Amino acid sequence: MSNPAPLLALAEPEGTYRAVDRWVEVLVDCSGAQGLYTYRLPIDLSVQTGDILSVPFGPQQVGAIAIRLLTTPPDLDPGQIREVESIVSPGFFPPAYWELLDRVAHYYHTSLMQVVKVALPPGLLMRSQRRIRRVEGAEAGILRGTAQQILDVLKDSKTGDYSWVHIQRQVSGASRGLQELLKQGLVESYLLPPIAVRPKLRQSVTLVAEDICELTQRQSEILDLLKRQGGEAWLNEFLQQCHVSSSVLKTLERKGYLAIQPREVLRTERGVLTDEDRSRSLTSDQVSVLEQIQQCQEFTEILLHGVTGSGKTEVYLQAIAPILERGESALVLVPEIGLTPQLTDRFRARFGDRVCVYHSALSEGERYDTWRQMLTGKPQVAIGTRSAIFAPLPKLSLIILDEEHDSSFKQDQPAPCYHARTVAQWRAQLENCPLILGSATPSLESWVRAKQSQAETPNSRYLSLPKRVYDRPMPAIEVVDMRQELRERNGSIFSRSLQTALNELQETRQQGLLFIHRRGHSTFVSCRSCGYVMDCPNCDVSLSYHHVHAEARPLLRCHYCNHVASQPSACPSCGSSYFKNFGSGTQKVAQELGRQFPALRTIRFDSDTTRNKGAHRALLTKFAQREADLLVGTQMLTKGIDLPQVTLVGIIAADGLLNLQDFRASERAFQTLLQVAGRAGRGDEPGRVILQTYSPEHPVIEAVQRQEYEPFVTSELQQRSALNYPPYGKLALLRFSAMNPAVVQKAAERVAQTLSQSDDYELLGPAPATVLRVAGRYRWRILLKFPQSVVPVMPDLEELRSLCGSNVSLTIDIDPLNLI
DNA sequence: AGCACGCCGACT
DNA sequence: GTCGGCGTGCTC
Repeated sequence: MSNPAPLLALAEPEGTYRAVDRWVEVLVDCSGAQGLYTYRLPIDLSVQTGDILSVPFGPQQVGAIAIRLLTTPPDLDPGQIREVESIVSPGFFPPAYWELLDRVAHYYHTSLMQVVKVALPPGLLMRSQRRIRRVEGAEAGILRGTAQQILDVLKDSKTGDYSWVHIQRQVSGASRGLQELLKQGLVESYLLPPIAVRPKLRQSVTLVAEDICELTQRQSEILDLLKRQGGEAWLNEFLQQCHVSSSVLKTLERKGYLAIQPREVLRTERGVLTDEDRSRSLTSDQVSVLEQIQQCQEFTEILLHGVTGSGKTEVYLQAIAPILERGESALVLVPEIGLTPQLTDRFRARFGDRVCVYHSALSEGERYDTWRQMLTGKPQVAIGTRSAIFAPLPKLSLIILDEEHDSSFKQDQPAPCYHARTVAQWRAQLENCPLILGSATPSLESWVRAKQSQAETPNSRYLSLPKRVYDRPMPAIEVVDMRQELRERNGSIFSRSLQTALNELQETRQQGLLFIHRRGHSTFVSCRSCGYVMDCPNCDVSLSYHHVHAEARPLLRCHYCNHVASQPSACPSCGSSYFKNFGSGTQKVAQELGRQFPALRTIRFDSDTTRNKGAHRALLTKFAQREADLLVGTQMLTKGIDLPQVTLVGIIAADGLLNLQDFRASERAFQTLLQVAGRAGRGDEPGRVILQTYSPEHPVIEAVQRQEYEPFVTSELQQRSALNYPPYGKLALLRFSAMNPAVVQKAAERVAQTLSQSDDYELLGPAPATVLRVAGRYRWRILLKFPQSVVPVMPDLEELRSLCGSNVSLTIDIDPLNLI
């Protein structure tokens, strides 16, 4: 029996009886538990490789993945072997998928389990939770501070208990206090078995038998209605529909005409209803690019270099359409899904419910269900961020990485520090399908790969869209020297040229974007008398100034650990009242705008105003409906904004971008500036860009002004090659951190000493991190630079860790993007 | 991750 | 002598 689309039957494994014992080797989710563990399978449990299980491990229950089934008894003491507790989620990954995860684990020097964790939706690999609860009636004596604090925390709980993790977050140094409380019998600790994310179930009615005899008129009416609906319905909806009580349906079920059973409901995100979108006619460039893409049936790496507004999205859409028709799937990766509502809307409008969106802002349940949907085998387009590169799509035939130069494709926080572009290359190879890397400003890595001789990379192509659609011109870029402005007595943050342009915006009823680069610590608060700067008490950075409302007291926030303090009215050091914020963040600019252009309606667009779910889309819609004249924002303005009515782009201070201590600073600045500039003139009216800077002679600024990609890249590549930096040389970053500053330094020095004995690489460091302390931990790093001539062999991480001591954490970042 | 085991220093 | 600190190692 086949199921209609909304009802998805959960494949319930048939409990086949086996006389022999069976065992399974699993990978357990526990750091430090390397290798496979063997468990016995209960007789009524049908486990397949790739299933996610829950197994007892020591005193707790942990998540595990079934790797191998055994029919011969393992070489272990039988009494030692325990039984699998349950199947959390059945799911089979094809061999190519495991090979991909394995490759990621090896290349990025992490355990397979760590990789599995980024691939799977969260909540599947759950462990039992340690919880602490109060013991009724016990009398508290004199307690130390932490013990009392724990009791106070527990008092706030209605049930009188909390998870141990929660208590540790609330009370620092909680373990000592807990010991005391346990000893006095005031609290007890217990293990709560894991509660995994499970499919949402709903009662459904299914037609079983059709031959109708010996039925009342009412009963046959009901069966007829169900039959006309395709034989299936949700129970509660169906009851309302035919105005009967459930007892009537129960009778029919008893007689064997229909079945009432729980069915899985998929909580996948449904898009905003949009009008159906049809294929648009293509320019000759687009046609030629599309033809070349469609010629690639096997693994090919295509760099699609299309200037801003050249219609890359339409090419993607038309490349995907025939794939879906053939009953195959496609995967589209974007830097940040929240930032690109327009792209997902367009995909939904074109392909309807065959599009599924996968990203971290989904709830656990939604992520679980989207992942389940991908596993069902129905062909579809998945759009997602970095981790969606692991989406288990059936018959994957095309992978697209849009804005491939974007650094958010690289994960640098928890291991594995993978780059989605690198993983995409492997995946395309394993699935033997083409990979399209799209960008207006390709990364140097991709550029070099695409431009290498056919002999070196036979499977790579370079395709370009050098012109905008409908013969629209590229925007004119005017560079304004802000030093000259100052000399001519304009002390405003807006040049005279920008001021004129802003005034004209209202007259011409057009819209503009104002881009501000938030320099590392530009919005700090300092004393103009003594120079005292407000610092975060946990991290070695200055606090950032946040102006919430005109009436509200300003807040100071640490961008690293989110510590919040209120702005003192006087300097805490010297008492001077001249204690103010410095620099030009978005708030400062918005305030200035309000002062100088009171009639101009502005919307602030940055991580503060778009933090909430859906805020992004709401602000963009507001702007698109012309409820504001100007959108003021940071990096977010560079991504996925395609608003035809924007004619003016202002760039406040490009300098902050140019002067970062990073060998990729020029590349990034060039990409960001060209991307922002590219937001202008995407409609019928030509666009105009005003770029303000204190260093107009900088090569990046000159390259941006001419909008010439290749000459800039060529000279940049010469420098990279000379210094052995990527894309020629290879980098690996070792990151050390610990609570004690001297301990980290010593560990880093010891490791550096050991590493310096090899000639395979150049050793840079050890050096303290630019921001030495984050959330109370001190950080040092060592950079290894491998020359292009050698095959890089990474040092043994475990060996290096043994040099550090247990309270120092050492992680490795292969091909790091963030060296700070 | 959580817990047991085992080794050192400060106390009844 | 013992209690209690936490560093080390194991969990099929």
